[in-house]
Amino acid sequence: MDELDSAIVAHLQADARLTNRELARRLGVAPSTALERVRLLRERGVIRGYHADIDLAALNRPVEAFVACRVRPLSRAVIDNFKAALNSLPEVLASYVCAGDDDFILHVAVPDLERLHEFLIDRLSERREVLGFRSSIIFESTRKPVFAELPS
Amino acid sequence: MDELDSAIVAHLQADARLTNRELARRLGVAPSTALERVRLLRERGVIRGYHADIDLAALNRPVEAFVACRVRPLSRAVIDNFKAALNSLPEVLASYVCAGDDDFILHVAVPDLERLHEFLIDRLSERREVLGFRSSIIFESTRKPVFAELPS
DNA sequence: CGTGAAAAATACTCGCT
DNA sequence: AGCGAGTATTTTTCACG
Repeated sequence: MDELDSAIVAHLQADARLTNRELARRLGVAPSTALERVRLLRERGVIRGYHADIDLAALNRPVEAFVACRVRPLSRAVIDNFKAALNSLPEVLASYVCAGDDDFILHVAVPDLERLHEFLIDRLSERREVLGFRSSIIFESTRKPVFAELPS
Repeated sequence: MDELDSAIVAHLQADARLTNRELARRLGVAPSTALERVRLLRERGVIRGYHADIDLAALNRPVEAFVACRVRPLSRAVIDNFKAALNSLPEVLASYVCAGDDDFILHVAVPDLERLHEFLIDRLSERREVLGFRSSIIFESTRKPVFAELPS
């Protein structure tokens, strides 16, 4: 990870569909150089993939929330089972296994509040391992690209 | 948003660098058709952009956490000011303005636990509008593509 | 490692249905 | 809207510094 790699990562994070030619031009290197660097970054797993960023409202899911759950017993089997069950639900965008007040944090997106309530009551509360949960409706969200390494 | 649009969104969410040719092949339409559809989806804001998914550990930031904050007074001015200040910090990946027990939820990534502590003490606690906060260290995270619309 | 140039693949345009 | 053929760009390979 030298400066050239960091610059590539920064550019592709901002726009994953940059042509290799344009990327090379911005970096001030030959297209073949940029191409090879990007190939290596993918191979090393630094670049994990490329994803389109979709407007959730356009997919009829304008309501987002975090749902933090307490789960017991907190065994490997229960965690994996719970995680798999949740990720198969269409309402769930992402799930996080955590240490702290909450064992799981779910990021969900639904068409409306009624559907959120339904999810909490019918999907989450139903599960025996769920001791309790707490929801936070998201009003605004800001995601930032991770431009550079933090100094160590 | 007909089925063709949904399929395009699904494919580009999974791999934003699909060639238009391959996309068209998978959809069973002509390349020019796919190209025009994608153009319209971007124009309508359904596709907001394309981003490379980067391994945070490779950028020297293997430790992730959610930090949920209570902020007072919860006025527009304080919210906007707090939000702007946080988003300018390199540790912060994303920030969410919420309703619920927490007013703000921050997604942070740092090189190690020491740096997390430092962030909490020096950056967050320092601020007068912060009444309190609660951190959850993330052990595992799973992000899912949003494949289809939920039925209304 | 990086380069430049050639070959292969792809994007994009446009007249037509 | 969707299509297909033609043209312009781009990607990708590779022999060389």
